[in-house]
Amino acid sequence: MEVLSKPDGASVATTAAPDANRRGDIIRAAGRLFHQKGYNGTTIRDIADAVNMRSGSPFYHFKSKHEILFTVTTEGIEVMLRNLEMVIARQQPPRACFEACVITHMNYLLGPGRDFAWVMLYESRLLDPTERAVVHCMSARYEEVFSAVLDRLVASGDLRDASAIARKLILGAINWSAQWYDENGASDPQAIAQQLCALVLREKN
Amino acid sequence: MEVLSKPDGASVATTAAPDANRRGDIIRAAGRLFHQKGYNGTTIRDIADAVNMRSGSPFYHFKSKHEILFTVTTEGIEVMLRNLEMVIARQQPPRACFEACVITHMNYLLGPGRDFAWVMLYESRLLDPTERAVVHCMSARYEEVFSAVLDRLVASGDLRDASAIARKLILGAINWSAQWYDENGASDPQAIAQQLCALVLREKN
DNA sequence: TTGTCAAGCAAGCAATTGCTTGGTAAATTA
DNA sequence: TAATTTACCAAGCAATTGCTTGCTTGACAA
Repeated sequence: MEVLSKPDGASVATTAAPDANRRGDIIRAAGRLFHQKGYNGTTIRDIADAVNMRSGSPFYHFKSKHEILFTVTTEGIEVMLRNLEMVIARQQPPRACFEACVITHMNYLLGPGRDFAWVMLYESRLLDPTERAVVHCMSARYEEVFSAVLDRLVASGDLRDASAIARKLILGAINWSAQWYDENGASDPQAIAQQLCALVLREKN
Repeated sequence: MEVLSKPDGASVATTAAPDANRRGDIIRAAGRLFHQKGYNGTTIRDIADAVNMRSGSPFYHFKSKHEILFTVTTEGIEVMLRNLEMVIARQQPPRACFEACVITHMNYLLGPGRDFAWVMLYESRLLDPTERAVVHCMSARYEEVFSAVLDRLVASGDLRDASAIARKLILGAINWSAQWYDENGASDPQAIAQQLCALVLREKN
């Protein structure tokens, strides 16, 4: 038996992972790389390198590169939707509810979920139609829930218009922040969220 | 002379272009394809096909694929900046000036400049640092000019806040419209622009 | 001890990629 | 008419791509 033989120095420790979740490592690394260089600009070898694997090994966990993109994308939108629903469950008055929604959205978008959210917003269009339909369905659900929050704002007189276009414009201002936000900059996600509220909401009496 | 000989069916008319500007054809086709499939998802062969060339021919007009991206990008931002300055030269009162700026911006972003603007907004980050610096410089100039428009709005009492963040949020709402605008949909760029004005400006009188 | 399994490696294949080269027909200029 | 230039093609090269295959290793179970 060749148990002790090491044919060459390249054979590294196979049990390098104390934490068992290598699949999670892959989607986190993929998220970061897709964010940095785009889906098509990132190779399987990039991802494998980032988690100290050889280029064929990710295919043990995912059946294709596309499936990695799909997993990263849905991870992003799922967390956002869950967060939103948790905030709404608090049953605050309209204005406070809206502010909390925006803060939560931005905290994830600019914080721990940066990569996932980015990939969802900007790379999911590269999925094939079937997969994209799933993602689209989930973001439609997000918008639907968000829409109800806006409706209550109109009812309470804090917002003039909750039409589909107004909704898209507000969500646009929020989502675009991922483009310019600088985590070393002066303002944090919460401050930006509050600025947005001040921009679109009526002045408090 | 072999004027009339056609050695094989593949030899197509070499002088197929009545309009001489094949370079322009390439950047328009590249813009469209970069918009559809992203920079890295588009091959030189895709671009060449779109303008009825063979895969090596675009390199007669551009020294690299990167240079095509750079050209498409700067085309986008240059036009937008020129448009903005033309609007401002009209010297309208603050509110009318702002509305005109937004309408002009959106008319280009969602109309004839769709592809160029999109590439500028979403693909220019794939340029190398030197080229990206040029693009960044031009968009900074755009924001600077736009900022002056916002300052006048604050002075006239039509806007509460013209801070850097407020500016980014407003421009974000505008630019994000490229993501969801449907040219077959109910509302046109001008209507969307007016909705945005209604959203961020104080009510008249 | 023996067998099974999760996890990953080493090697490489077929296709695709950006780009180069040498040539050529037509238009333009001298 | 002769020389040059413009614009392009045909062919292909070297590198990279996503992915497959057969095998190894350590952990655990019977």
